[in-house]
Amino acid sequence: MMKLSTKGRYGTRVLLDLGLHWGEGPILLKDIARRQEISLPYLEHLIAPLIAGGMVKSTRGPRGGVSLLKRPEEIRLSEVIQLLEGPIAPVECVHNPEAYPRSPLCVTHDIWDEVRRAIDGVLESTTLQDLVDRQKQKWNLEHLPRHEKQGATWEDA
Amino acid sequence: MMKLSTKGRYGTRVLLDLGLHWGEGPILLKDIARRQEISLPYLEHLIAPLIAGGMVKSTRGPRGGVSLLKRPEEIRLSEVIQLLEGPIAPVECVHNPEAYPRSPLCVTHDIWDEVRRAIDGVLESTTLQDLVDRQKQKWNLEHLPRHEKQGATWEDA
DNA sequence: ACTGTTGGCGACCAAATTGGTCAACAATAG
DNA sequence: CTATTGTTGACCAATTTGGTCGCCAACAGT
Repeated sequence: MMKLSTKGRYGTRVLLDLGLHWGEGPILLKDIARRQEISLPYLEHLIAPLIAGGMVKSTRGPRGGVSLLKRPEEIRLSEVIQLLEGPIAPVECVHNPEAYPRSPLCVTHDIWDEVRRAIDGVLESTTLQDLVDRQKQKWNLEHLPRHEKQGATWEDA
Repeated sequence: MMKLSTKGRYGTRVLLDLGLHWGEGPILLKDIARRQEISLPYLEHLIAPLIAGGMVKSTRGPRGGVSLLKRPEEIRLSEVIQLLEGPIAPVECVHNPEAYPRSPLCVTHDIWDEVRRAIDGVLESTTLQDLVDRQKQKWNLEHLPRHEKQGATWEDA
């Protein structure tokens, strides 16, 4: 239960990758796919909602690729997850109040909404830049300057 | 994403129902099914993990039914969800650290763990008695003494 | 011991979601 | 015009979800 699908997980990693390469112009999907160990065909689908949501810009043709449309510090994780996975709510009626006119009478509803706010609190207060900073810090702590390396942000989460 | 399945939602309502009838001896599954609008065959499956987890006791035969094995104030929502839906974690590697030896190196892991803790904080601090109290209070505010009524805790969450 | 009541459990099922692949198409730099 | 790169939609297998059904186990009352 309460699992993030690969959409959310992979998508976050894709944006982290773009954040780490911020300012370098369009990044090839192929390179992102290799670094993040996501199949290219699947990545193409992952990137679509990010483009539709105005978070990422794409350029076709030679020297094309994708790049962030906003600065990393302007991108909140809550927006990312919202785009990739839809509304963050443990149950339907929390997000969809009109459809359930009697939900104010139900206590379980209140609890699920508290849970939703707790989740949202974390995601709302974390920006892509935070992730980038943390990642760089981790690499520094290891005394491994992986930022230069290509296969940099492999991981399982 | 991040949706609670019906297992968690229905199960919570089942326990709330048992909490509201605390002290009345075994409650018929049939009655719970009617009040909570859950099909009896499905309810039987919902109740199984609660019994296995030692939260609920069942009595077969005439005058049988199910009843809480612990007092409502001793039952935390976190235990309930744990039993019904398994570990609360937005991604696998947060709950399963050994399987992912490199996860400490990955920043997204850290964030998902923060989310997990946020969720857990809410569920850990809420007991079944809290739900019961809130439900009774809601009924009082409506000036409708529904506690006597049978179809008491219908809702959509 | 028999009988009716009530829960336990496993088989089975349809629909939705997840996690992809593949092939054809569109845009663009050189 | 061509090679490169992203876009889109069709398609697919596996898993999860949300159940139903039928038979079995246990127990109270007689």
